[in-house]
Amino acid sequence: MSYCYEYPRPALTVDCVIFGLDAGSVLKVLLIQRANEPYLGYWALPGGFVGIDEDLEAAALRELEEETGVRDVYIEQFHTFGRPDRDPRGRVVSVAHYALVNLEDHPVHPSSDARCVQWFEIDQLPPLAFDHDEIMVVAIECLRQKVRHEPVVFELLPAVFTLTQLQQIYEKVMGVQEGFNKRNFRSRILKTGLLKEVGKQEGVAHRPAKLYSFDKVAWERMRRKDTLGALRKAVDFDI
Amino acid sequence: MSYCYEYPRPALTVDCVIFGLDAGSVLKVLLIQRANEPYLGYWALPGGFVGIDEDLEAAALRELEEETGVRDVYIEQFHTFGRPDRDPRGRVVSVAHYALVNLEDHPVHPSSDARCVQWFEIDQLPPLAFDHDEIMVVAIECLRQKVRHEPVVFELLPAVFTLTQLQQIYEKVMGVQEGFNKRNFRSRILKTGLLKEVGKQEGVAHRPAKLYSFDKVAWERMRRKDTLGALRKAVDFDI
DNA sequence: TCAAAAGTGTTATCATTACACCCATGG
DNA sequence: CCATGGGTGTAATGATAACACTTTTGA
Repeated sequence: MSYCYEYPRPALTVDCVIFGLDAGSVLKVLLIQRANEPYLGYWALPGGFVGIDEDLEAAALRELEEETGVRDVYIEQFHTFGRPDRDPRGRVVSVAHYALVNLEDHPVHPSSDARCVQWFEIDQLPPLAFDHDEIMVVAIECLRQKVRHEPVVFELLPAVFTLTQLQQIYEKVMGVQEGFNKRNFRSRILKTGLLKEVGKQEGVAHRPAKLYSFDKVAWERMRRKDTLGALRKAVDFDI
Repeated sequence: MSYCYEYPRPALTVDCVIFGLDAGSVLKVLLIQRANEPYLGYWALPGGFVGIDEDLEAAALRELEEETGVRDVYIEQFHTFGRPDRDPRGRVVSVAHYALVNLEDHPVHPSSDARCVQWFEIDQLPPLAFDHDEIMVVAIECLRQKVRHEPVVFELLPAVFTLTQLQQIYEKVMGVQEGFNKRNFRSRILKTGLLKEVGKQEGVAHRPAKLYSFDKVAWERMRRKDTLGALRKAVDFDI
């Protein structure tokens, strides 16, 4: 069976940059190892072709699950990469997405289709296939941008977390080296009104931290009330 | 001649949301009137198919010039629209761009290929073809976002402008109704160090305004010095 | 009683807001 | 001399930054 058109058409794919936070608060990215030419053996972003009647986001979620077993995650399109020479096999345009997952709730099925799947720290990446290094750079930039304006970091955390964990993610994602000031971070983040206190740690060999969860309802209320403007003042996540 | 593939492929297009500022500081968008079905007679964003070896941005610029005569402008991809039913003729995925032009330097050739081309105020748009209303909404949102972090409004202005003009654009683009406070706006914008004083108005029937131009060099220095962080403090265009 | 991480209050500085009047020009 | 839009200074308030010590727990 073949499909014919009057003019040539680029192939259309989706790629996913999956950010995950592991137990030690290390920010990682999920890559798969290529089992075919070109770039055989190289690590690459999970991704693949968009079905002819498939929404772009649906395609990204499908590929994600097929190739890594990760499902039911926050995902967002961030840029479309279309340099004519980005794939040696021919013209391929890729709509890139990033996904945010927390490693505890979303275990990887290491090789749903027999490929290696592995988490890499974002500052210790191997060389990537195609233009995936470039995609990665843009993804990190876009994520940083996003994090400053919307409370998406919570997608990386377990449902319940400590302020120290939260601060560490912000530091990781923003890529700052000499962390934020602990007290200032805390007062700011609490002032947003988006955190609910939900208990205390138990069984730790030091003073137990308070546990918090993200208050989705408060966030929805906030963004509804004030689509543009006053919201910014209250909560622009300029940490 | 026809081009055949093993799997069906969506068609790939680019669409352009062209923002322009006219003499009276009114923010407008350039639309063309469709001369074919579907949506015959409706207004639509200029756009068209991506050549098989053509970069996405190049395609956007080419379509822009072919359909409206506008050339040599600031352009930027902002989102890719791919709902399976967005075009009744079949699957068409469109990489949307916005362009910023100033109407004085970029006159429109009203119908480079015999179609009507017209500027519309952004809050008085006619019903648009396809999902172009949705694209428009997203474009405005993205532009707002952009304007807050980078000095792109200058692309809308003539090379030399007054602070009043500058303030008006910010107000238009941000969509605020009771404008910014004049004094506060001025001190902030001057504090960024991105404006050069280049003269005074002449021949106006009131106190002549100082004229400014955007200091590209200073901006480049700034963004180079400090890719992340301190820049934000100095110049986050949170007006 | 020690080690480990959590937690907290206050002050100095800076940025933001809010306010109303005078200035320069052409007609 | 008037109409028009351009320009400015200052005080009150709120946000941010910088600072080091005490608390709670398990081992």
